[in-house]
Amino acid sequence: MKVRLGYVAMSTVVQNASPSKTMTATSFAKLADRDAAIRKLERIAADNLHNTVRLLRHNIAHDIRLYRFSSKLIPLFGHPLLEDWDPIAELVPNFAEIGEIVRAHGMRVGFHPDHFTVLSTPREDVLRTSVADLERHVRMLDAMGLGEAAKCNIHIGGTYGDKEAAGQRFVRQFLAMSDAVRRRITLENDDKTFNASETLAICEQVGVPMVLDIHHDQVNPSGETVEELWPRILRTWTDFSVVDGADGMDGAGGLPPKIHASSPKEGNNVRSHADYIEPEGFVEFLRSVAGMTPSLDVMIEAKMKDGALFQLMDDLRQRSDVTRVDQATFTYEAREATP
DNA sequence: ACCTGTCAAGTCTGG
DNA sequence: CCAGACTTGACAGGT
Repeated sequence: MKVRLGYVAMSTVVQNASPSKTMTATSFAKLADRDAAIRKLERIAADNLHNTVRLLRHNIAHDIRLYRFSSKLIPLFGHPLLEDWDPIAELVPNFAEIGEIVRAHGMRVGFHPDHFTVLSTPREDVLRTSVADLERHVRMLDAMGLGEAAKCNIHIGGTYGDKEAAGQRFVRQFLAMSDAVRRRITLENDDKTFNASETLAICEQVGVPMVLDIHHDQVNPSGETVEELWPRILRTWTDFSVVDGADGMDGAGGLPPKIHASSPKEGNNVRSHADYIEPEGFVEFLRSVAGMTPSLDVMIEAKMKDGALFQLMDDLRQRSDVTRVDQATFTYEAREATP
């Protein structure tokens, strides 16, 4: 099984390269010259996009071909104070530069809109802002010139005391969105509400791929093991995704499956992310799916970001079942330990 | 240069 | 019904 590792948004290795610089709504509102304030926002956005380019170059230099963009690339985009402001046209060259690098190197990229984007909500206003948020993310991917292999990953959302009703509401509200948005979505199992089998059932119902978060599955188990669920999860990728220009992976039959890996932080709060990845639990997962999975993409969700990715590769180097391909890719073959 | 408190968002819980 | 917790990176304002 070929395994590629990636990380989220910012680097702990490259300094002063934040792709998420912002301005608070409060301080924006205090500025007397609104035009100047908007120019400042656009300047910050251009800096964030430039830092994204720097991070992509860093990724290429270290063979990292999996990356999640910051959802805060454009500060206050979509905020009620800035309803008349649409900065994307202005920034198309900046977005296009990012897309060119992604395509030239066969990188797999995407977004993960914040938890405030929730399609299971019973509130009309929350649904409206959630759909608008997804549309903004899709417009940014379009501005990059990336095809539908570049996805926006979200959760099902809250349960509001009735998970069954919330799930049905999610399905109805999801299907009411445009095709263009729906084809850009993946769904992830949650650490509190919709577990892996519940999320999978909804993925199958609405026809989108499922991102399995193995830490969330441990914190919020579904009663079915990963081995039991994995064949169906794989099928969501072969049936509901297409390989296009934004993807450099081999083989037909859709995108390779993507998972999220993190380790719980020491202490009371089992849900928060540790600085690094514990290799034992991670390899245990690889072993359980290796026989069914030719290639797998893994987003490392750890406080130390790419630093945790490099540490994990170092930890794996000694193992007899791991063969290092490059700095962020290896092959895993389940084999019996020699006696 | 560094430290502390504040900011954003939606949901959920406790009172 | 309302205040606070949750989460996270970064701002904002102080020294």
